[in-house]
Amino acid sequence: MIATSKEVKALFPEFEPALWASIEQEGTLKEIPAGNIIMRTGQFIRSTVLVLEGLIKVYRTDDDGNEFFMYHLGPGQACALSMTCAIGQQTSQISAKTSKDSVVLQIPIEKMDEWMGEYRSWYQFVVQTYRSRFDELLQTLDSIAFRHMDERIEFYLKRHRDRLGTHVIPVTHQEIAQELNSSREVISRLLKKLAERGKIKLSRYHIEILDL
Amino acid sequence: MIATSKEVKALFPEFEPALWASIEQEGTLKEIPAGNIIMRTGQFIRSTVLVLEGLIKVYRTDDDGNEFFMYHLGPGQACALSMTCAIGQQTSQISAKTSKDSVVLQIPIEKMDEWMGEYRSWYQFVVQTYRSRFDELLQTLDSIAFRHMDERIEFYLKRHRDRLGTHVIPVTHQEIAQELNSSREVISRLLKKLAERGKIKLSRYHIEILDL
DNA sequence: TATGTACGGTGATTAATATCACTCTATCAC
DNA sequence: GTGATAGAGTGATATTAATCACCGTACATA
Repeated sequence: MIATSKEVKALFPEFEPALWASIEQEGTLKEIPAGNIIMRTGQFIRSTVLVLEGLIKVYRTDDDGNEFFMYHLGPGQACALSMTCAIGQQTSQISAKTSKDSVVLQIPIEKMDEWMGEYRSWYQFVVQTYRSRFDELLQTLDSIAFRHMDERIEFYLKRHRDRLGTHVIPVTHQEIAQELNSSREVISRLLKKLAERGKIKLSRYHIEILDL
Repeated sequence: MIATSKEVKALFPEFEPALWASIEQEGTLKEIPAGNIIMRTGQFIRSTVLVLEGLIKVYRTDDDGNEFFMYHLGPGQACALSMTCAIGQQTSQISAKTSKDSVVLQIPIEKMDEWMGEYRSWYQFVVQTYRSRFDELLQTLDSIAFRHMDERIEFYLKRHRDRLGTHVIPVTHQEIAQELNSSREVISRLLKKLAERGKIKLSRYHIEILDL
């Protein structure tokens, strides 16, 4: 837990020392390999999650199993929805899965409430989390409401670049199609056009961003 | 203020008496006629709003001035975004306007923070507000991500019916088109099909819901 | 009464996206 | 090496939605 302790302090420097201690005491460390579903629509939520390492994809599913991409959670972030389920036993309306091997701290939902009153930095963190998730969701809404598919692909790639911190996005056309609720052929054709315009470089299994 | 006091207690019965008193003391009553913009994208937020009467439309605008409908706020509800702007002077990412003549209570943003620690019922209300706005936004996202325009119109009409508590929705085709980011002609044609299937009845200036 | 205007209907055309059918290729298991 | 499989390319076609052009009607008001 010593390594974790350092990580928590580095990732959440704004927390007060007493809160760091509480987190260490109450949090359960979980290592989750890439590709694992950690939350599913309709499930009851018993804990909230602080991300220490890795990357988590938050998405919405339809009846046909499409995984509509909403946003990512990275180190130093938390799931806003799991924080609002504290009151009453409410179920999740979203799903989440690890995009990379990840390390998270699970915090029992009861602590959420306790800490809200006890630690001002926790309160601020929660409010900030709500706000930034809401904003990201608005970004997603914008792109789908106002933009055509080619622009949506660009937005999708940019988001991934910023999150992954690399210009090479490891993703298949099929995956993009599912996450934007389109079809592989459409995505392939539009990607080709982006490549022709010199914005990206296509390869099997990954896409390199040249100039977006 | 006596009338207001009664209204607050009726609309927010879960608040503790001391909180009612604080609200009466700190809140500013505003009567806002229908059609007024009360929040605009990019504006700084200095107060949060409790709706006492009327109906408020919350929407997102694009560069061309389209007003993409997100959800409604009715009596007993509050704007979630204005509650998260407490920390740091952040600007609104959404717009809101009165759909009906409305009465609201403005609460200075500083009180938000104070009351969070002071009144448990306020804390619960805020969290509940975050959650339900987030859920409504997810509903909106779903309909636009997974549904065709005809289904989106049905969803739009249902929402309005439930909010207005009436089967006659006072709305023009042009308005629906703007709020779903489509065009009047498309909406007119799809409405006609819904009417042919006996689901609605069309009239100038309003739509009657028969069977949705 | 005349007239301007907002609402709404509709045909024709175009654009965007989805679907279908098929091919090619790299990789992996055997 | 052989075959199975997943990823990706592409032409043809269908569907959905957007756009353009125009008309009719109700209503307000000058």
